[in-house]
Amino acid sequence: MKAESTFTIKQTAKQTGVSEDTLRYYEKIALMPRADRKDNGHRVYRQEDIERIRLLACLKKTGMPLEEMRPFLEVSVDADPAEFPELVEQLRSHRENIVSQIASLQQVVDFIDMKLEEGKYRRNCSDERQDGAAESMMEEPAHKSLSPAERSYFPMSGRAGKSSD
Amino acid sequence: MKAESTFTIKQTAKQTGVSEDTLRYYEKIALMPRADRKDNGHRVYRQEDIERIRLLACLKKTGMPLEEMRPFLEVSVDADPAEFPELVEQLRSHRENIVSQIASLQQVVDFIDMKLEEGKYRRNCSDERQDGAAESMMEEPAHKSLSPAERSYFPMSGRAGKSSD
DNA sequence: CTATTAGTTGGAGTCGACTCCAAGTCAAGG
DNA sequence: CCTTGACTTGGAGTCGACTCCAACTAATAG
Repeated sequence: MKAESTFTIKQTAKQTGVSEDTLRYYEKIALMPRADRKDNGHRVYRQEDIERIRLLACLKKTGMPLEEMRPFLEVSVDADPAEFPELVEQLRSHRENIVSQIASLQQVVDFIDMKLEEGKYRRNCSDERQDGAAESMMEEPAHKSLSPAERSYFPMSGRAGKSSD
Repeated sequence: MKAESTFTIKQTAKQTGVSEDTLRYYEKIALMPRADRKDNGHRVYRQEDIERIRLLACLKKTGMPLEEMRPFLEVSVDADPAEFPELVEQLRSHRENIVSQIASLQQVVDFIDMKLEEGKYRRNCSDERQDGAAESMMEEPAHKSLSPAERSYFPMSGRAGKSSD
């Protein structure tokens, strides 16, 4: 029952896509708990560490500063968030941020789609679409109604506004 | 028809949420075209500049490095993307990035929701919810089916793994 | 005429997040 | 015993994105 597979720092880096240096750095700034060491002093990582690192990496992808990740680690470790009202508040407010970030991102996707569409219209026949990659997830952007206020973000000019000089 | 309202740098900063320093910085690194100056040398911004700044700000929210924003500005200015296949490719690939970023973000939202739910279960009665803010957009997270592979991101441990010392 | 306000410039400083390096340890191989 | 390889450490260096500063100018108010 204790077949707990463990990993070297190199394996861990490979698995998680986080560099060895960065792993040590995260430990240094206590974003990760001090990893156990083998007799020779080498770090050992277990599955739970890997998962924690993945969480960090995922949060980082969302642009969250490292310092703000701490509360997430706390809850992920303790798993009883209701005991720390401050933490819960932070989580809530982060949730808000993220939701609005998603909206921002969706806008950018829309913007790109629009530009791409525009291109298609202009040369809608013989466009040599040799794009091998980018086939999956390339369907509908799954629009979630953006607030109309937000919709006015982008310079759609160029459409009717070419006479702007 | 040429009531073109213009703005000072301060007004522009206020409108866009981008600081005056940053606006000058963006001009310095040519992320913005050199703004026109008044007789006294002060910058003047027009609506189209504001929109461009908003685009930058929006892209920045998505965590895009400034250098990578240039192609977006190009298309936004020229509006005929099909003429620049490289650009189109960049846009496509960025679209991919962003879509996967959205997935990451959605995962974090899920993670938070889960933790928040957990908290509710434990003290599902008398939780003194004095959160005045955070009322809008607080409903359903509008799940878009995450790929199952991605689903295995988070350390749900803490549930059964309290004996980890 | 001086003070204040709103801007200008070039350049220096800061901060977060790495990334790299030198010096050292340990285990295995020739 | 010496070398190679995988790791350790503390600390220095880098890079992107600002942010701040001193010195200056131009317009307005008292």
